[in-house]
Amino acid sequence: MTEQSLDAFLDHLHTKSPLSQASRTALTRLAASISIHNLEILQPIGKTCRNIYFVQHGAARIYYYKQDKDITEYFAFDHDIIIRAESLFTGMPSNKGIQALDATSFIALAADPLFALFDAHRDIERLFYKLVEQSFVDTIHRLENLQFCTAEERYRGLLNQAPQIIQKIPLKYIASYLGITQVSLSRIRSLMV
Amino acid sequence: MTEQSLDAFLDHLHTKSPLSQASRTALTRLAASISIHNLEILQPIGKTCRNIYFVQHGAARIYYYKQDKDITEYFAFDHDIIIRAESLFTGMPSNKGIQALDATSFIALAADPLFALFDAHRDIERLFYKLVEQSFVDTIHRLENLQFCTAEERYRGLLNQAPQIIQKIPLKYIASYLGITQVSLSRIRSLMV
DNA sequence: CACATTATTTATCAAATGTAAAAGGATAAC
DNA sequence: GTTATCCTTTTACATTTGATAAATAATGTG
Repeated sequence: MTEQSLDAFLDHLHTKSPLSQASRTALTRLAASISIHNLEILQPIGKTCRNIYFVQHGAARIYYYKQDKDITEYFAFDHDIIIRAESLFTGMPSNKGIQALDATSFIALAADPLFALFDAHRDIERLFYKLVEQSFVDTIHRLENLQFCTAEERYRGLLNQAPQIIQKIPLKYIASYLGITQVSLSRIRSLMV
Repeated sequence: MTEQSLDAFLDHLHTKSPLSQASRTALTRLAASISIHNLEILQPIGKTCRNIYFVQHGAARIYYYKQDKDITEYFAFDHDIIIRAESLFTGMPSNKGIQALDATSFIALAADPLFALFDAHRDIERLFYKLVEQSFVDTIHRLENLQFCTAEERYRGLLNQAPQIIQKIPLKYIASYLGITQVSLSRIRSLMV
């Protein structure tokens, strides 16, 4: 990873919650960069989540299988965080995996060394929980969305919120993210203006 | 509030994340007890969420209106936390309210004084984020549930997870929590063994 | 207890979505 | 360029769910 791209990443984090120079240095020591190809698996299903990832450039998804059906739970684009929180916070193996949906570079922070910094670097702890808060709020909004919006409303909402999604992401992944089949999504698209 | 019930509450919190005696004392000074009747509103729709509540004894729900339809987003029973996180963490007014579904006593912690304790009482900050983590994980599980389980599966899941719910909570609230109409829930129940 | 109110169930029909299979399109591999 | 593979759309039909209204049951109030 170039110094420069890591600096840009830390600048981005700094906008979420302020980081001291010492904390930046500590995070620099921890951060690793990983680049993988389109469709390659960053984390396989079944492993306990012990990393916090950020998409540096590209696209990725969290996915799992329900009765042989491939379901996308989350999309991440440039700068987005990727954590399988239900595994990271419980220590249980995750039934979810992480897959690139494009040639993608990630920044990885190993969870245990990161958590070990919390005692000495309170700003890092606060940054981390600021990111968790944001993910939590996003998840609540998705829940409301699934609870009482129609499939078409959900699709329109997604287009609105992440217009780039339609350019790069195969529809089959989008359909399961919206909680519908691809046939149904295709139908909705054909009926939309 | 009796000393005893507050102590029991703090003991409960302590099992989530350890609290020093000094932190228990600080929380004791903050904690208020509120008792309201069945169906009474604890927090109205439209106010920004500046409190963290716990159900001491009883039942409550978070609800909102979507196109005049009353939707239950969350149920809380004894010991459960109630926060409208999307308001608490963003400072935006909440479009959700909190209502008792039984004669219910709550413990209330005002958010700002609570957050002000974080600097001096790191264990309180960590406890709070432990509770947030748990709520986040619960929300992720509900999301998975809504994303690709049938209405009947969701109903069975809820019965399994919170059997007491069926005793005290009117079906109309349960239906919207599951993302279906009461008619549909009634139909599902009649077809179940 | 009788009444009014609210909650739940049932019935009917319409709309939305799922399933399966086939037909086109696009893309990648050779 | 041709073939093979994967992705998307379309079609037909079955199932689920929603909307509305009416009937029944349960609850609260005087």
